[in-house]
Amino acid sequence: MLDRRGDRVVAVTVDDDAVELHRIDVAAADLIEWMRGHESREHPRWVWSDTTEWYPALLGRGIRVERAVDLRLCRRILRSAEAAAGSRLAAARRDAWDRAPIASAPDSGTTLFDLSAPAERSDPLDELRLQTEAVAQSAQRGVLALLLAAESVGALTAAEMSHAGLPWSASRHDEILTDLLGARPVAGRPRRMEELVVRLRELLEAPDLDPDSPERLLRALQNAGLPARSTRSWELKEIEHPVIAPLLEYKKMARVLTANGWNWVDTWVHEGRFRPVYVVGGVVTGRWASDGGGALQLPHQVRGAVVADPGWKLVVADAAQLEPRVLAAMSGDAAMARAGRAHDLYEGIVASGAVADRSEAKYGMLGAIYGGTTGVSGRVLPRMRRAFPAAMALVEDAARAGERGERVRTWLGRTSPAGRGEGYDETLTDEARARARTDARSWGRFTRNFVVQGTAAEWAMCWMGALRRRLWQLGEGAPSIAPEPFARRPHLAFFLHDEVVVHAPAELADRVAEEIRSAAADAGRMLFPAAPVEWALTVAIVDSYDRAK
DNA sequence: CGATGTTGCCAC
DNA sequence: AAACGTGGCAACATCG
Repeated sequence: MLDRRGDRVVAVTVDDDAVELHRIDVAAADLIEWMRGHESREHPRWVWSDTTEWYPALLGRGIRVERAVDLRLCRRILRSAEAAAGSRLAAARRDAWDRAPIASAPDSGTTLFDLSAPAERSDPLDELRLQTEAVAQSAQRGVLALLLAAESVGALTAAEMSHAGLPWSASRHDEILTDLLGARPVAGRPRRMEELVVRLRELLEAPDLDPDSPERLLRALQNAGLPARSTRSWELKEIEHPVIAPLLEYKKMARVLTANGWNWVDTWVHEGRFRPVYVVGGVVTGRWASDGGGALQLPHQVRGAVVADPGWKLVVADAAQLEPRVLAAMSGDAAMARAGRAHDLYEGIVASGAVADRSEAKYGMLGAIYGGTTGVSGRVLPRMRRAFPAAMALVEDAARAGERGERVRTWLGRTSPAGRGEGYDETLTDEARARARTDARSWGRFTRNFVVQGTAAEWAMCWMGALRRRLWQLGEGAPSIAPEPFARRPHLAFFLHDEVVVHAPAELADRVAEEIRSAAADAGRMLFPAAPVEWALTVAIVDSYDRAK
């Protein structure tokens, strides 16, 4: 357990019950070499306040650690977990440990200890003890411990991916943009967009139309006699008029230009790498969020700019229909597990006879998970309920619990925030009662989705943790070029909820693909040892990201 | 002029 | 297929 105290670091060796065995004091300046020695000899399980605070600088000095507990992340999970509700930790007052992570730019450099204002926190050893005790006393200690381990290894992986970066060809990106929009303008719009604006102005007889302003665009559409109620693309698509096609084309271009155009490359791509900042556990459900660069929204249009280094490949893997499979495993729904024997679970549902075609299966399934009530998903719901009673009961129970104001849990025990249920209050007006009911339903859709999305995030975290270890072993023997731990080794380069991109030396790509499949099986066994669910993957070995699937 | 709210669209 | 879950982000509009 490492604790920074000014220009010194206290290192305490503790046992599994967080009892102190040994303590030394290291000068911050010597810490790197001290840690390097311990890491190479014994792969200790480091314990530190916050991976975002410690790890980027260590990676910058060439230190990759096998294991590390992230106290801040673990506290957040435990504080809200119902399974640890009776603990001293749950009862403790809010303090600095509950605060947001210390922001760290990726590769913020090699300065480990000159952050001017470290957060005031209690002794991390006290915090570790509180957490250890909370887990030990819980009736759910097995799954909680797995959740904390998965979250902590996720934090390591996130920092490593930011460090390694996603290989990005700025010149290829420029070609994509130039093909689509015209050459990069010095000022104003690219040529092809400007041409479209001229056409839009003619077609709408609005000589000073600015299509970038939704308000003015809407007025121009209405002045031209179109029945537009907003400028949303999916609404405009319903209107028959010669201006619609070029307008939709313009909106597509404008989106690419503003979100992932030349300015984006200038800001986010350096030395051939895009280095996003991942926010581990940044979403209530436990999914990751990202901070800056829109890493989790990379449009398919620009993925062609993600190009492996010469002599390297990208191995891209996607967990096929992960959420339905997770639901099948959680609920023990044998019929749904059987449908998942098909590589495509939706085709499996069609084959089961429950629905007529793949699109009905897909929207019925998504409707069940999201709480859809209208359209196709509403229509096939009764048939889904008959065909997959256990799975449907699980999500509908979660929805009703949310409507009553109760909290719900993922498979590993992450607990949803407290919501307000629909309390009956006869003093309310009819209108207020109706609103309360609408709010309760809406919260029920959230809790319905929480259990599945959150458990899928846990599966993905276990998958990635297992894969991280396997990739490191696969790279053993490769001469490492200090201070770059991943310079010669296959490594994770990108993660997107249920999808990973590994950057790998070409001669190892086939073995990487095998490890990805083995890691998925590992994750399935970790979470659902007995479930007869297949964890289907789509794996592609490619030179650029757009060639996958 | 910056802060805040709204709109619309990208990802899963 | 309609507008049902989780997010981030850029641009425009408005406010103080």
